[in-house]
Amino acid sequence: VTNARAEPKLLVDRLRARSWRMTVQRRTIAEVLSAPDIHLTAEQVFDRARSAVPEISRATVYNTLADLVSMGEVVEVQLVPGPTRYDPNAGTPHHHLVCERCGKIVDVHPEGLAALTLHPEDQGDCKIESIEVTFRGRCASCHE
Amino acid sequence: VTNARAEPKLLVDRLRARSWRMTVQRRTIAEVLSAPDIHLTAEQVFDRARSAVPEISRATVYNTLADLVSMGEVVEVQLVPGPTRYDPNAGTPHHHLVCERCGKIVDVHPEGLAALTLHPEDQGDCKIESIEVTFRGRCASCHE
DNA sequence: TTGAATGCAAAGTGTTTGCACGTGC
DNA sequence: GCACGTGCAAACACTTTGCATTCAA
Repeated sequence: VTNARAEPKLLVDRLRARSWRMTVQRRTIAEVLSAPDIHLTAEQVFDRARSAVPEISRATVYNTLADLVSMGEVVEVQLVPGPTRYDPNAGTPHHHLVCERCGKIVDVHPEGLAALTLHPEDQGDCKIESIEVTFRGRCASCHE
Repeated sequence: VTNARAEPKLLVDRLRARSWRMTVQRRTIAEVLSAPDIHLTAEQVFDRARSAVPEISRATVYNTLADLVSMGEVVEVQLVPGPTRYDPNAGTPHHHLVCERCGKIVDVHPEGLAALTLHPEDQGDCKIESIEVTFRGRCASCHE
């Protein structure tokens, strides 16, 4: 059987579907961001894109990442000290597990989210739109 | 009746108890950080400290904040774009509620944390040490 | 007295911007 | 063709660092 609902396509295809003006640079960046479960810094995106398109500039990387973020195709995450990381897995809601020693970040899908609530006095008149959970610990390779 | 257990004292007192070398600058910064439910940037700490001690320098503020963080008396948070914020409420475990429009951050104590777990396949061989929850929404003053 | 904290200024990261040139649609 | 994306370099925002001076213990 085939899926009744359309699967989220590749990032590049989603961008074309939005009739987002496509250039070699933008396509390359989108391809870099199509690897699974990555959380790259702008500099890492730049390096990877540059190995395919040597004349690409940092400015274009930053501009493009900002565009993707404001389109909601990519999410900025600040889970580790250092530069902002870009999470392209925006179509699939997920949370993160971070190794406190090596800084590795992996996507996770926790259980029990529905039971997470705020006390009314904490919530005040605030309307909650999203909840973000970060698990921190030591990954397998970082146990002493 | 008095508390059987010693209450967490003021930050300044906790620092003295550690026999941390006290100076006018450090005491002033600790006092700035003693206000409840604050999440100041380094610059804001600098400004407030400077109104009491005009000759204090940014370097001292950054040095002192880094010291407090490595002592575990203050926690760095990155919940909003912009500079790092410093949360002095390190003695009392808590989570955060962030207004997506105005950026206001308040401390909260959610229910249902115990039920939050990772699927074994997500967790792998990682030992979880802490969980951090961020609620995002619009505060009362930011409803359109 | 003495090792540690401070202030200053310079340097280091990470990110944004202005503008002339190039290019997808 | 023209609006918009790009590259470059300069500017900007935030933070760290080296060193001479000052100070808490």
